[in-house]
Amino acid sequence: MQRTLVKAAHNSSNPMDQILLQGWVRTKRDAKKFSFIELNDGSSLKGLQIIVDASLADYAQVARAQTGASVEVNGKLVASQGGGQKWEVVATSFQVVGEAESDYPLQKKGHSLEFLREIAHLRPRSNLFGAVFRVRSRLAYAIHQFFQERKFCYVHTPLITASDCEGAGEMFRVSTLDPKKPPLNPSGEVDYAQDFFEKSTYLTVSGQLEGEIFASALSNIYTFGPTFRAENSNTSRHAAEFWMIEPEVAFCNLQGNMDLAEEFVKYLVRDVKEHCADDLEFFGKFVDKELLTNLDLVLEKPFVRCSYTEAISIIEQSGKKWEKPVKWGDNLQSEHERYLTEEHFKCPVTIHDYPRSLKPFYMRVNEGESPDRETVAAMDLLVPGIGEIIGGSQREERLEVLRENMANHDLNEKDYWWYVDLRRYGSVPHSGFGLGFERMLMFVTGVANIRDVIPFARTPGNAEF
RNA sequence: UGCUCGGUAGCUCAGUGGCAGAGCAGGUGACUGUUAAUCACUUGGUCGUAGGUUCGACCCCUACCCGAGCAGCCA
Repeated sequence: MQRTLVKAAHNSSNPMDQILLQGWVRTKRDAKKFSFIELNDGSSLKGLQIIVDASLADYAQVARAQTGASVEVNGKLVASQGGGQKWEVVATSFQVVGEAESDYPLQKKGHSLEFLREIAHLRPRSNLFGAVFRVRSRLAYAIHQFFQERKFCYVHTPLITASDCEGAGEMFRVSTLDPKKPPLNPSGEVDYAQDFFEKSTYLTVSGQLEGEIFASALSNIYTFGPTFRAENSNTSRHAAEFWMIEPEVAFCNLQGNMDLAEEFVKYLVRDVKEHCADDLEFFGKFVDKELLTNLDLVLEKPFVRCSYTEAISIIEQSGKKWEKPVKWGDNLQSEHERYLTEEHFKCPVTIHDYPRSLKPFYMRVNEGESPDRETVAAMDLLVPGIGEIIGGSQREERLEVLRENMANHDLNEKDYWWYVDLRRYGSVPHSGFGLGFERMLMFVTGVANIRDVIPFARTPGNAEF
């Protein structure tokens, strides 16, 4: 007898004489002559109601089938006599596979997200987290589908890297040296020449530089993998380990880059809406009442595009009182980004052409601007509720300008010799961006904390599971 | 890392300078085609930790630990 998933049972168009279900008990309601058991196997938000009649030989098993227990049920799929569901299962046999002890922490009532984080080994069995991780899986699939449909090549960039990718914050060191007595060089510092890779190595903060190499050969590529930042960030939208999607496109300028980003985000929203409708409806009910309306809005309207310079004057003319006032040349603060996307435009906004001094060495310097207001072809996509979800740019393809940038940023050309080489051999204009996978997932689910869209979140002081 | 708020039963929370509380979960029983079922009874506590003030501290003070929100950094 083959197992039927709860989702398939719900979708059945006919009653079934025989059905085998396996899963976990969500709740049990005992009557005198029978018991109702709600069984969930993670295949869908909705559980399936099982009726176990007291006359059944296995009825004694029901007493052991407490919330959280795993069970195996054979029975008939029949039209439900009660309201609330189309189908239910009348058991012909009922076995408890694994009992749940009475201190099973997941109850029928609501739990705080903070508490559920502490029981990350059990929270996937809750409605909310089951839904989150089903959507996470679909979103990952949709990402590959989007790029594969467009003939982008999936590139696996290294997780261990020697390049201290500029501007991306603190890195986790990768070393096999004995931390108690590491070898020292003559000047008394740790001698990483004796380390595993014979140089300092770190977990990657971005696959972009390697992505550019492959775009300079295969034209359209994307990466999709884990990324690590050792920043001591304690916010609802930062994690030490997260997944990032980084497309890189040869013969593409900033306009094309912004077009791709917008098409991409809309594609993902549309795909999840289509394939995770039940889960999204749940988020709309219990997480964010506006979610479905907001997602529709994303699909309907073109994203606003606004230059950094325009953004600054909008903020200046807003008449609002800012904690930190901005002038041209300053970084936009969270409060400003929130104002732009949530209040002023009320939709996703792409801010482009930022001051050169604010951005990393690899971004392309715009031509024909006054020397005190130089900009680079950078873009950030901001969405309501989360802020920056995409950061990208056209890359500097001109050898001399790149060298000048590196000098301005105190970078040693020798450390990036292969990156510079790309500008010496068949250099092309090219562009790319990074999309934070978890931030996108927060956006489509309405879940407000990044720790709640990662199965086992790594944040400062937290790596329990 | 800075600022702010919080930590009381398995969970969600109330509480007052003077006997430690409720709902849910667990247990027992009743009842009912139930839907977070219902009703009665019932088990369950180092009040984050360590000091201090006080006749007396869950409550007031100090330090520390942990969590959350916001900010910075970014995706």
